[in-house]
Amino acid sequence: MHRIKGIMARELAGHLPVSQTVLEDWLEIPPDSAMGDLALPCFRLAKELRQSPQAIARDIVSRIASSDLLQGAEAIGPYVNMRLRRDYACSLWLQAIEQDDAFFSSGNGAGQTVAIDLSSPNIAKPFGVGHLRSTIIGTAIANLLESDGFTTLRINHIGDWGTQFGKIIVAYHRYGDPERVRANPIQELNSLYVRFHEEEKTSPELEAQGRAAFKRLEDGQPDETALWQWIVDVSLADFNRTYDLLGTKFTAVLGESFYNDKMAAVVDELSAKGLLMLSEGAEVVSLEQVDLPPCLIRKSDGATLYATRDLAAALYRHKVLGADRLTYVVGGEQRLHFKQLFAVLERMGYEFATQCSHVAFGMMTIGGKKMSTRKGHIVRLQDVLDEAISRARSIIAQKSPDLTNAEEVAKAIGVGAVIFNDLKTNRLHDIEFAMDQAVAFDGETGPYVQYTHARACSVLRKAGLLAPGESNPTSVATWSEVLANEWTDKTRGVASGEESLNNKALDDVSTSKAFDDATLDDVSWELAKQVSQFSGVRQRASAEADPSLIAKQVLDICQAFNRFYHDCPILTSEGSTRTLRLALTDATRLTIRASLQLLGIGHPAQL
RNA sequence: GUCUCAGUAGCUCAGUCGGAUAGAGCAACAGCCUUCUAAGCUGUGGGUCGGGGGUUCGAAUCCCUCCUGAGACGCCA
Repeated sequence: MHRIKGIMARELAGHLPVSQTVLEDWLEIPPDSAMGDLALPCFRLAKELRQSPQAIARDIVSRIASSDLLQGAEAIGPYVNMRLRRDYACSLWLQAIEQDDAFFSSGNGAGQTVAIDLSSPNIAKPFGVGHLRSTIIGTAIANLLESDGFTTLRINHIGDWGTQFGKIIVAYHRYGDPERVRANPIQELNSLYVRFHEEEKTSPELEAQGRAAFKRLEDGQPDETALWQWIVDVSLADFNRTYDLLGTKFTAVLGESFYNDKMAAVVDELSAKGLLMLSEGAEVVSLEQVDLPPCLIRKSDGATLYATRDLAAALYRHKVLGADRLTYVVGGEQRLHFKQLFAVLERMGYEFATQCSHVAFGMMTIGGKKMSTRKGHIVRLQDVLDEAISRARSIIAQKSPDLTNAEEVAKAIGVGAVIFNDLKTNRLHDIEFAMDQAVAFDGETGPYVQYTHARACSVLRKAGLLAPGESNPTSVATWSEVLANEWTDKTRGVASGEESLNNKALDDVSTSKAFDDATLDDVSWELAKQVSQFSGVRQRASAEADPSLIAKQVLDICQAFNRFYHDCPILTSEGSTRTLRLALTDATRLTIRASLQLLGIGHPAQL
């Protein structure tokens, strides 16, 4: 309902003792489109007007009966149900889409920089489907923020430091085979780690050995450092293959080890600000005043902890990288940690602490259990992607044997299926991983959306508006001009500015034969309305850091388009009907395209 | 034990800043390809919105309580 809601609210505000903004908030879309396009429930007006909601509704209907915006309004009980002038709304929307008149983007975040912490896998461990969530949710949120004008810093905070590296080093020395590790680094290193943990149960002295090895690494002993560096390198090389496939891009890849030399300064600063206190031999920052447990800064043996490291990282992002806001896309199990982290920043006197947020998400489980790298109880993302791509490949071979870039498309579809499956459900609850569901192509899936996009491209291609293999980022024809020519210039004048709304111009439009209900039949109109919702949904998705809103909206758009495609012949229709249907097809294509881009999914022009 | 999050159709989930008859997809069954891509479209069946109280014109939505599941709760990250 791009802009229309606001215009209608302004008109209603002229008749009621309520502001335009409030009315815009009250206006809703009726549950059944047979009831109308917009509805105003009148319950909340009853008190102030001292009338029954039903009477108020009847009164409002009589006042707006002659509205330029409406073809009709009726009171059904306490609701005012309004039927929009389809020609007016549709022209407005098509023009907005063509000119990106705040339809696909905004400037809300202009001049601001936000750092997004995403993905953050652990070195020497497999990149599981659990890490997928952070990577793709984080990417989608970054895309959304960019569409709002923010500058984004996408930061991959790699887990490359900690006592477990001592264990891996010991394990490598005990049973590692350099050749085998080189051939298959992650899997081999992880199985060494798993084996170490099993042996640790019967040989407790191993733990001390691990700690000692990590101490040598911290002290910069050349042997341990070289081995660690090698492990980091081979792991990153492996992760990068997955990132390439997913299309994930980072502004910076900064491991935990990057902050080793920045820890002392943090401790000093805390100390200088008088925030550190001794407790049970450790140094902590008390957070009693905000009702949180204390934040551990330094262990009793003097070593720092991950909270210290995260503080160093937060300050680095703010001071050095220039981030005004920090967003952490990390699993919900770390809620408390981030609350503490932000609270400490606040106590340190940093105003940007209020601009920090933790975007939490549920765990990915298998058989109802948490995935565990230690037990080797994990699904490798690479395996899931491979499976999805291979299924896509065989469907393409069967349905589109002539496709020239079949392999490229298979990748886009397979990866798109996996990403969309995760993004459409961005709730906090845990996700039970099921291969068949993750790589499904039917129903509410990524491939369904991609298929619909390709269908729209195909129509436009056959109309001579798109070149083979292409899906242009902008309108492929200047629809508003075409429409204006066919629907008289007055339509255009009205559509381009709500200020120019007046009865005369609209009367002229309504007498124009080029545009009537037969042209904008129910199915076409339903599609137009769904497409028009995109701008509002995009805004909300960005503000709430919730990509699933985009996924759900694009599914509704696809469903409306596929019905339209089925019921309304496009290429074989004539005159203004054909023009309008092509315009709707192009608007749909652009909106699906933008949605897929925001979600970080490919949009092939042909499947 | 304390705190946080979740509980909606057989399955996976929307709807949760209170609004009209609680919606999709999958699975099942029945239809639709001489016509723009059938990865599609149409239809049928399927519900104590975890239980119980309360708040009001109105509750899946807000409050209280109980049940169930998951997670967090100081020297791991």
